[in-house]
Amino acid sequence: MALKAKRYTVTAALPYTNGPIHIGHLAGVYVPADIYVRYLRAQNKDVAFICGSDEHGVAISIRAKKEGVSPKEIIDKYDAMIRGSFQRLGISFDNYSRTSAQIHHETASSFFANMHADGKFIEKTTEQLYDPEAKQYLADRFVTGICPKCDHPEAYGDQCENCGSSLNATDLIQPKSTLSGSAPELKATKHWFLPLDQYEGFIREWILEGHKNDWKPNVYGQVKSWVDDGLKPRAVTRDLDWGIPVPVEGGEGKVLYVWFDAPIGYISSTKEWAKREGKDWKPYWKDDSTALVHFIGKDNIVFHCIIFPSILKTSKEYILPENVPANEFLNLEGNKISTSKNWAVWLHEYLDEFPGKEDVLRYVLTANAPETKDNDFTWKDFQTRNNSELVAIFGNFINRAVVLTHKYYAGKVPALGELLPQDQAVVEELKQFPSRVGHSIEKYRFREASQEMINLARLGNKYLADEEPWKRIKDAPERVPTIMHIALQIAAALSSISAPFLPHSAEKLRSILNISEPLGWDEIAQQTTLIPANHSIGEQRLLFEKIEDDVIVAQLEKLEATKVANEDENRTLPEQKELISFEDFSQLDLRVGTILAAEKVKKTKKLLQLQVDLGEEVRTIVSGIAESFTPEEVVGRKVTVLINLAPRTIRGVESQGMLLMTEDKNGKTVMVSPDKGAENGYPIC
RNA sequence: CGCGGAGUGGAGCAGUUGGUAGCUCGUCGGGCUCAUAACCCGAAGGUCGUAGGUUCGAGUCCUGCCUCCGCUACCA
Repeated sequence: MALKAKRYTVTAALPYTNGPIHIGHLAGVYVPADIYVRYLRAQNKDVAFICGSDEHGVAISIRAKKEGVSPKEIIDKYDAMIRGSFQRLGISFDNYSRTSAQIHHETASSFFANMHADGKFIEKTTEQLYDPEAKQYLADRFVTGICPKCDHPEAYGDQCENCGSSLNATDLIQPKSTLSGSAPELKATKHWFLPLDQYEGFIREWILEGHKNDWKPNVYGQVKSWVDDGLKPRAVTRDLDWGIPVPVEGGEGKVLYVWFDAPIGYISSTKEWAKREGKDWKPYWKDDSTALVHFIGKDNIVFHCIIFPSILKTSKEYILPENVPANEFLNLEGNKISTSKNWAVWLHEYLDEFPGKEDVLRYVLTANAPETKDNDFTWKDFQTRNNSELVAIFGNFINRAVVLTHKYYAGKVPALGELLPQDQAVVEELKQFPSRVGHSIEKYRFREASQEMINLARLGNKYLADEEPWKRIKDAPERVPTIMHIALQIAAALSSISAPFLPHSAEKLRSILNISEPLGWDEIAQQTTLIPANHSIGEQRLLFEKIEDDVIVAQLEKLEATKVANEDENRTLPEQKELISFEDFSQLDLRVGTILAAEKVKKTKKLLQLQVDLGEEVRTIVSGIAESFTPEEVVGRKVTVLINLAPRTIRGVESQGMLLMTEDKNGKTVMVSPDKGAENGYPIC
């Protein structure tokens, strides 16, 4: 096999501790990384499998403020949850650290200090908006104000949604902080920038020229688009109080930007591991004979392929990743997985609800992994893959072999006799599996690899079906020992070949076969006999269980229920607004109207362009109801129209009024319609 | 509208550098009965979104168009 490196440093993206782990994380990063690492270990490679919690960043400090607790409480809660569920699933990290650990603070600090000392940063002082009440600098999104271009009153700091122009927060007229509502002041603040533009040539040469063929197209394509756009200096520090303090003069009150410190967490975690194991961490990061592999999701490509390598490159000592096999995203039942919408299968819940089925989840996520494009996880597919692949093909083959061995030979492996051509063919094919599966794994094609593994069980089933030992025992009993011997060798091979994918089941299988130490893949590729004649196998047990429909239905109902519950929760009725006078009210000119015609506004999802009959005139009104109504069903409906609202052009169409609408709890728009008998154009008062 | 991804037999997906279209599930037929009603064999079913182009030859390269999905915007 073509594993050339002397040792491997394999990292899995650091999970962000503001929520639990869900199947999307697993399918994209942790399961493939674990398969890869377990495979390497099975080849007796020197591997460090490194991960940890990412515990800095503005999202955590905002969340802590909202919940009225300290950031530490947030990160402690999720760190414990995440590391516990990884362990139960069998993700075999050599070390799982956290970026709040002291060793990480030291490592990241010294990285920064060294780069600073070597002049790798540029310093820039800029004027930034500062919220004196909240006592913090405001990111662009946290500022609103009047757009200098179109006078829209609620433009964001980075962009005006009305005229579409992109803005600087400092351009806004009468800016307002969305945190406290107070008027922000301009304050000078100094930051350090990594001049990525200086590394453009390096990235171009290293990835665009050097890894054109061996990196995944999605990774290569994204890097290319970044580089082609031109890399720009990027701030490595922020004005925040949660994070690693900037360790140089002038850094008071500032922390390292989370994307700077997080990847360094891989190094800190490696150090932590080496210290505990009495090893030297340096070769794992600084020796050319080490292969560094980052497993990440597609959202992380730019950090792992451009920014972190540029940081590593500044020191000249560190090695660069050999590959960054980023996966796409996994959807759930057709919808995007969302933590905030609770649209997810949470790992800790799965583990509680499906005890002993850790491998089933691992398998399904591998067999349907989003390797080349976004994929969909459905419970139906979960059931099918379990029942027709794990149970019917893999588990059933093992069961057949074991039951027959107990029946005919009292649980002892019979001796191999003379090999007929068909036996020889199966034996030869069996020997190819280690390299077939290994080759796929080395190419990061885990889906393909998992199918090859199942094909090995298929080979076993076919062999039994072809040779029919249950018939031969009657008409040619001398054949049966050989047949069963070979079938058992296939079972034994499966106990090793399946181990990276299904570690718990592989162990169970070894115990069924009474194999104490895992078989080496080389052995499987070379030897005909893996468990010798007269070896006593263990008791027959089922490797996998069928999953019945009611279990799947329950999961679907649960998903639906949490979704609905969430919607309800998010739909608390707003409080009553301030009292207004009758004069205020009478300024609104509300009229009865009838929709005469409707068509979708091109290239929009939500907008309908309506012609509304208001008695003496017909007006064009653009309304955001296309997701709830088709143009056809809306024609002829009576509606309530606010006609003296200042006209506004939306998507190139001038809208001369507004329809009154409400929403039901599912977010579906409902019309507020006049009763029968109401006449077009008549005022509503 | 901008960016990204995708359109391959009923469903879900492979198709790596262009060379007669594959896999899993499902369906139908058959075999087998050791096995968790599981296993094995066979068949039906695709003009590879569409229109052009390059080529001896394109699912695979180029151009236009259509549709879908995600992010983003629009919701007066």
